[in-house]
Amino acid sequence: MPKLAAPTPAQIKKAKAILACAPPPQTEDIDPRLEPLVNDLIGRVADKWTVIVMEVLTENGEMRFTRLAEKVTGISQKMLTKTVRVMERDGLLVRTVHPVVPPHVDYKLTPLGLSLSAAFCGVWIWAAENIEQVEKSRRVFDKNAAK
Amino acid sequence: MPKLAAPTPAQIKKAKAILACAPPPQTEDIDPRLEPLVNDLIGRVADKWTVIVMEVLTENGEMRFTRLAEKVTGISQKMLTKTVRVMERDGLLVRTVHPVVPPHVDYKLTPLGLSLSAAFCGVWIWAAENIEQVEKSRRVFDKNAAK
DNA sequence: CGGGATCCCACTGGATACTG
DNA sequence: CAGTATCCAGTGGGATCCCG
Repeated sequence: MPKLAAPTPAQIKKAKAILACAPPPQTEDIDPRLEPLVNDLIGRVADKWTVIVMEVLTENGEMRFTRLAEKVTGISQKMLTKTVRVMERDGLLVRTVHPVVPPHVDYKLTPLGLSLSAAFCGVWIWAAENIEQVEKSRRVFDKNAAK
Repeated sequence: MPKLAAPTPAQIKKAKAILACAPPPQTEDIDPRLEPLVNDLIGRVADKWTVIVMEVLTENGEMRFTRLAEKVTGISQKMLTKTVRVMERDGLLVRTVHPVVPPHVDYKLTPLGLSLSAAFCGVWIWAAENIEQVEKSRRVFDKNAAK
């Protein structure tokens, strides 16, 4: 870990789309009226806990609430509940309640969620590759600020 | 817009790295001790305003504070100040202060910031492509919740 | 017993006014 | 113009309670 998302066909397709976006010297615009909506969606999805929950679910497949809470280090159970609710609403995961005693709820990414997870693949790579450089920047910045 | 990041050499390199991550049937692990650190970095960088500021700066190059504030729709000046400070600390952008009488401060992504912006390229594509499906999911969810 | 709803509190983010 | 300072509403965390 971060184990990169298990490469499903959907991920491969996505990755190719990602590659396709870079080489051309120019990119095509999107309907301008869509812009604020896309911005909002990015804002929604570029959320710390959402990204980490996605990563954990991509790696482990279907998981129960408590397992999820163990893996998503540092999250409170309240935030986890809220995060998975919103993700469910957005169609990123499905929540399956088994009416047994003790309760048993499974969380699993949908194809849409998997595709978003794949889209984040590049960000995981970036983080793994550049963590040292970021920490170095921080040390320099803090040293200058201290004086 | 979202105009995809202007494709710099760094972005092309990144995009290829992204593509490289998907096709292999298995992915290599990273030093496990690094995992929480990478998680933290993702959490830091997967921030609504950070992502949008990066996008705007990628699209427009060097920008002044007020111009930035105009383009980053919905942000408060306080959050913008804080966001660019943290981004500067992390080495994602440089802040150039010109000591003139109306103050003049320019913000510009560093190569590190540009590489992160490129890494987010896939997420922008995903958002543009799937916005309809997300909104549909929300309508269905809200309808079911209402009953 | 696990999932999650509630209460309380600290902190964050937004709006506004003010300064170098 | 580019912040900083102030005030206030809303959000997130911790602990607790509850229901199946």
